[in-house]
Amino acid sequence: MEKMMSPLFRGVTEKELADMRSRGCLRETGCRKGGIIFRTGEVTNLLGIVVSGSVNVENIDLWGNRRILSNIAPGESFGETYAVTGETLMVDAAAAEDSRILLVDAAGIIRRETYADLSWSGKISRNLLMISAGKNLMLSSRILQSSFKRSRPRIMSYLSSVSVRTGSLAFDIPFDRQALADYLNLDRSALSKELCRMRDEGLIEFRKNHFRLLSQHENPPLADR
Amino acid sequence: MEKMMSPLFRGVTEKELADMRSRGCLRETGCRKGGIIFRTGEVTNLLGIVVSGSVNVENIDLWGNRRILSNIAPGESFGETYAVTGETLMVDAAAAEDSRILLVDAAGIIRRETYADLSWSGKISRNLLMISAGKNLMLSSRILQSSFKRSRPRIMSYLSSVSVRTGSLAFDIPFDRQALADYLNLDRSALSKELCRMRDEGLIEFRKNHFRLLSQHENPPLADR
DNA sequence: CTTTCTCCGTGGTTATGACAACATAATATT
DNA sequence: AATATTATGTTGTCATAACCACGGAGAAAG
Repeated sequence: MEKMMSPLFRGVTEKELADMRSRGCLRETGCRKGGIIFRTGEVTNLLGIVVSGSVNVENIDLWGNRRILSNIAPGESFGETYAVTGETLMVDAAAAEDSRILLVDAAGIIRRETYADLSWSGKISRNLLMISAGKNLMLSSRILQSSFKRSRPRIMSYLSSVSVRTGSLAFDIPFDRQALADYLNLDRSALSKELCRMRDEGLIEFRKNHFRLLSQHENPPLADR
Repeated sequence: MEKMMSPLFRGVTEKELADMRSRGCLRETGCRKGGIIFRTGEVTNLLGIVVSGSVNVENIDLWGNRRILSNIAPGESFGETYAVTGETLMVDAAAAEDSRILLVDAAGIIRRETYADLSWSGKISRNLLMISAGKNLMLSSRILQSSFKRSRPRIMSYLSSVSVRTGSLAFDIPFDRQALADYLNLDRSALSKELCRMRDEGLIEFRKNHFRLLSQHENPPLADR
């Protein structure tokens, strides 16, 4: 199998991975852009790990309004909460682009006694806890971000967080305008307006989904220092 | 010790509890209303369980604006995410009223090998995973709730969720107006206005922090059926 | 009983973002 | 190349919630 570097398998050996696979705990699948991997209202035993592409966790209400809760990048996982608790999903997991997904029988690993004494069972459970806790942090900071009442702070705090994550002032975001609006709880045209206003004020540059944050400290000429 | 019915101790025997206590993994403390149990910027090994009273998990920004992420009721826990990951807190945990708190050395239990072979270690870890997953669900639905763009749906969906949780159309909420506004990301006076509008339209009744949801199907007189 | 303080409602003003409708650009399809 | 389709920007109108300031009710403190 390819080098599957997900936190879920931290500390798990190749041999153990092969054992998991042979017991049917792992299954890889492909998904075209827009395809639904998990659907609202279902119950799932499976957790998904994005191998390539990316996945949006989103909620569509009765009127067709979409809210994007998170975008799952390669190496990250989704659905673990529902697999572990057995709750019915209140979100869809939809491929944001053509993707490959590794499905893991998390419920089986956690719940059934079948695997309890196997060497990898404890490791996976422990890793699941770390992943769950990490997602908790993500959701918490997401709540804080989206609690800004005006649009600009929401946009800025989102762009800043991507900048920090990538370690660069120039980066691509995984959303088009509509998706970004659905992620930030803004109207698309309002988002577009505000982005252009920020561009005109010299805060940012962008083209399509590529953004650059511009420093506000106008650097004095070197001779001045 | 009193009957400590927290999900963290599900399946843990009295004897095991006593063992945990004797090893210094448990400590109970009191906290006056407004007291800070965990503070933004700190790192903690501890998780808190509310024995009595209640705790707000909240963030105060540089300008003194407060956002309440959640209210922790008796039997529920807080801080487990930070104890498990070792991340620095981005929130305060503040007593919403005079409270008693049980502090548990979660980081020690998860990380140190010291307890690895003790009978209760695995149970606690497993319970922690369930608690973390449950909190994930809570945060997710919180995000969906606060994504409503207008104030009334936010208010209604909050009141409905409390109604569902308590199983009654009449209930007390754990917030005063300012706190409810900080929870729903609304201005206090705007919240007050909207609540009164909803009252005038016959949707709800309230006095202080007691609320009653009114059915909108005007029941026809019995004779008509 | 009086004073103080906190909590809550109210009114008025204003900024802002939702919404609808359209224009233009970019991309995909044939 | 021509056409359809999707993505993004633009404009204008309108409803709404933020904000500020105040007054009253009720609780707590003296």
